[in-house]
Amino acid sequence: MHDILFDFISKYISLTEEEKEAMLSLDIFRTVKKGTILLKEGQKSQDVYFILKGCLRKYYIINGEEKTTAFFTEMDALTPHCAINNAPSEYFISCEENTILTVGNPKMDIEIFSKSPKFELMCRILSEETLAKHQINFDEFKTSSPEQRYLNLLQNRPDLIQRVPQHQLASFLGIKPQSLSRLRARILEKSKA
Amino acid sequence: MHDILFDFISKYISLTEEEKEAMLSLDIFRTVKKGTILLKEGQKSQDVYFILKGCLRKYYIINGEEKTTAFFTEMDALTPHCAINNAPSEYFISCEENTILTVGNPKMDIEIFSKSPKFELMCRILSEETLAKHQINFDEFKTSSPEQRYLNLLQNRPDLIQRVPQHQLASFLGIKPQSLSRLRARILEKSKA
DNA sequence: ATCATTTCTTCACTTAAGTGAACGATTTGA
DNA sequence: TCAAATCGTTCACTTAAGTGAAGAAATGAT
Repeated sequence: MHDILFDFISKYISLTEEEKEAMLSLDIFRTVKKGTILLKEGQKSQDVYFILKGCLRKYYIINGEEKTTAFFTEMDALTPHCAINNAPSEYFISCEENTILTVGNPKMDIEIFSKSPKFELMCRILSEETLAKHQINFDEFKTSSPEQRYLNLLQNRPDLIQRVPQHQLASFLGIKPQSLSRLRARILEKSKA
Repeated sequence: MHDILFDFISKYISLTEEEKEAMLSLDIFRTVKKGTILLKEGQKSQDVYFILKGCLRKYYIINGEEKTTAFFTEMDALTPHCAINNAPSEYFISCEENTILTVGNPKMDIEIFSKSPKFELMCRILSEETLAKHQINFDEFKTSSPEQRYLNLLQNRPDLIQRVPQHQLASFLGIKPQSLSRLRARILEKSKA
């Protein structure tokens, strides 16, 4: 389990054995059961996550309706907005599968950064990369119709379509479950013809 | 002009006079004429921008059609994707108003970071903040109808509606210019009733 | 194993966005 | 300054998404 994390880190910086030991001593690994709500609307939290195995979901409740805006799976980092601006969260984060993740917080960051400054380099690069990915994602979403978005998802994250319920997927695609049903039927119809 | 930049930086870190001098000696300020295309599809570039005054636009050309996905105005930073992954750009960046900006590149970053490590801290925080803002933005876009998105824009960036042509705005909202016209008429109709 | 709940699909109807065309109004530039 | 291009709006029509309801299928809990 630890190796998954260290393999990931090794893509950015190289750690000495002492540094690895130091990280492990922080006791950052957690297993979380499916159905657990890690963050609630209105709640404050400093926790940031990195997912080793499993799936988290971010959703809003708007007019009593769940609006799913993101799924986080293996090797995804999740820094809730409230951990940055220290304001109550506007959204929920729930655990959709039994999940193994690491939990971090600013205090740990400062401790780690002061011991090994290269972590700050990694965090900067990581967050620049994540930002870039996000922008591409956003652009793709904006420039596509719901049907194209579904087809893109089929290409880029086929696993999601298997592991996540349709109504959450629909919300994630910016449409209603009924529309997703229809759209899938439409695609099937086209592929037949 | 320099003060605008230093005021902005002072929100994150404090600079000595020597550090300010060092920055100015890098000759990073540029003025760019309206209509200039700063980055073309297929082009590689390492340049990153910070806008002091004016407006840049990011757009794709998909099936011969311009798709505007972002506007950048005062105090916005713009790091093109191609500057991060060193691949040809998938989009264009054009200058929509006569604009004053600073230009940076990785070589300068390394030079500055090694002289004053606190810049790395600023960049990390800045990119985390930008990421967080982006996510909120994306979430807002996903969870809204085109009409709500227009009303949100009216609230959050009213200047954009004035300074940018309608058809670019429509594309930015994910719809066609005709639909934006209609939608605006609809809103006007409602506000009368 | 059964019952209750949740999830997915289908249907008929409504609403809104896409499309292609037309028309002034504005802007641009030769 | 005048012609050409661009831009914004409107119209009629098409296509797709939203809505509310109903029922089948899958899931979970006891």
